[in-house]
Amino acid sequence: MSKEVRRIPDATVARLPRYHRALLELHAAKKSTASSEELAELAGFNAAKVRKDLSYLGTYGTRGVGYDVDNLRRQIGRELGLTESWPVVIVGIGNLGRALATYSGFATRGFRIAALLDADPTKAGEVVGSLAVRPSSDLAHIVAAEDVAIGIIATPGVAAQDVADQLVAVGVRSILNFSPSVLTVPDGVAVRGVDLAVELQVLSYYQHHRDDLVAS
Amino acid sequence: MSKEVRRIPDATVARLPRYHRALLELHAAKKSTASSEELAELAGFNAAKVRKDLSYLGTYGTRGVGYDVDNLRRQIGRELGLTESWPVVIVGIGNLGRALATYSGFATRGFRIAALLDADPTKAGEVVGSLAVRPSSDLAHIVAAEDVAIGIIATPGVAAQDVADQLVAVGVRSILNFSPSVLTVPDGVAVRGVDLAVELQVLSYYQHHRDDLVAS
DNA sequence: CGTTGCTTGTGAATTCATGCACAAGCGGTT
DNA sequence: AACCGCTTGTGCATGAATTCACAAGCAACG
Repeated sequence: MSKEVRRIPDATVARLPRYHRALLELHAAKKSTASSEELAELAGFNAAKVRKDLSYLGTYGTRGVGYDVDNLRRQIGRELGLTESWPVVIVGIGNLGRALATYSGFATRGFRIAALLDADPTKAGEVVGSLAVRPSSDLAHIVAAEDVAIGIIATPGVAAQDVADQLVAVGVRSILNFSPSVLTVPDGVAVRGVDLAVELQVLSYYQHHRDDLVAS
Repeated sequence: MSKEVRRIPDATVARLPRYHRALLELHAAKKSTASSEELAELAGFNAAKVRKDLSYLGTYGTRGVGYDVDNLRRQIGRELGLTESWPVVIVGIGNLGRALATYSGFATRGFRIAALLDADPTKAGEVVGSLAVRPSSDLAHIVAAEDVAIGIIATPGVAAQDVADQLVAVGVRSILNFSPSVLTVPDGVAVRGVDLAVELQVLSYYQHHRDDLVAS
């Protein structure tokens, strides 16, 4: 039955995108090979970790030489499922939604904005970036027509669970949640959350305890 | 010498803000006590983890009853250093910087935007939210005058390291980096990065491998 | 005042992640 | 064809985080 599933640790999965990006930089710099040391420097980890992480993907390095930049990038891209542009919808076109809609990093790194949606009907028709905002009622139609698999929630916290329910209902199975709310979703739906204030509060902790830590 | 430093694990520190927020919700809902079970539900973890995490702070629960909502929130706030509003500067007032500048979550959760800065002099004077954008050359003055400890970088990747160097030079020791670049900073400076595309790519991985995982 | 029901706090076991250290192996050079 | 310098891939040890499971302890009630 189970045919040799290569299981990649979560911690490694979370680092693969950074390697992918580092390899894009190396490609742009016309470097054809890179050592684990160089990759570590660019991605912000250490060389041992880089090698262990990459070893989960297979054997793509050459001893004495390093990794082939283009090939490794392709392999990581394949593993991440970035072989074609995933269509994503952004729900909630406030200040943050607008910023996400015009963020060029999505386009260059494997994603295509399929639609912008907002519950407020007065926003419908407004053009953000190169897309017009559409009413939430269009969600089902858009997801079906464009085979959207990923939804981004950029609404205020109170609306987030509603939006998540709608996304799940129309078949979206991966959600990136920028609201501070914790979402409840059925099994089989993946959620990642980015809470801007949480990140600042963690920094605040280390700032606040800097002196304790030094005197360990 | 070392006077009994309570060392809180990094993983726990990263969760404290979520407990803090959950307790804000409970407070708003006029609940005076909460069990680890309820907190787990609201924060999105499990009860055992909640209890272990909170135990690092001290003994603030009551067996048979739960935790006092207001007191626990105060304790976590104190631990996170949120007793007063930290002033932060935002550098890079593009779409993302604008969104951050107007994000109400910062104000309500312990932070105060002290200034908005942009390297582009034509942006100076433009009003975003309730603040006027100022030129980067004002950075040193602002940081000194307002005792700014935290900087947010919302520039494109190519400018990020420059900005980080400037922030460090004027004494900022905690940086939240929204650019996709990896920053190099001296010891003693804390950096956290949020790369929007990275989060999407991680989702892409799990979406792509959903079927493998089920057949484990 | 003893008993009952509930919930915390925490040792101990387990799982997961990191880092070290070195044999294995490739390419270039003599 | 043997050697040399360099870098990978990985077994092993260490460390961190999670989860389990239960004694300890509080409050309410009869």
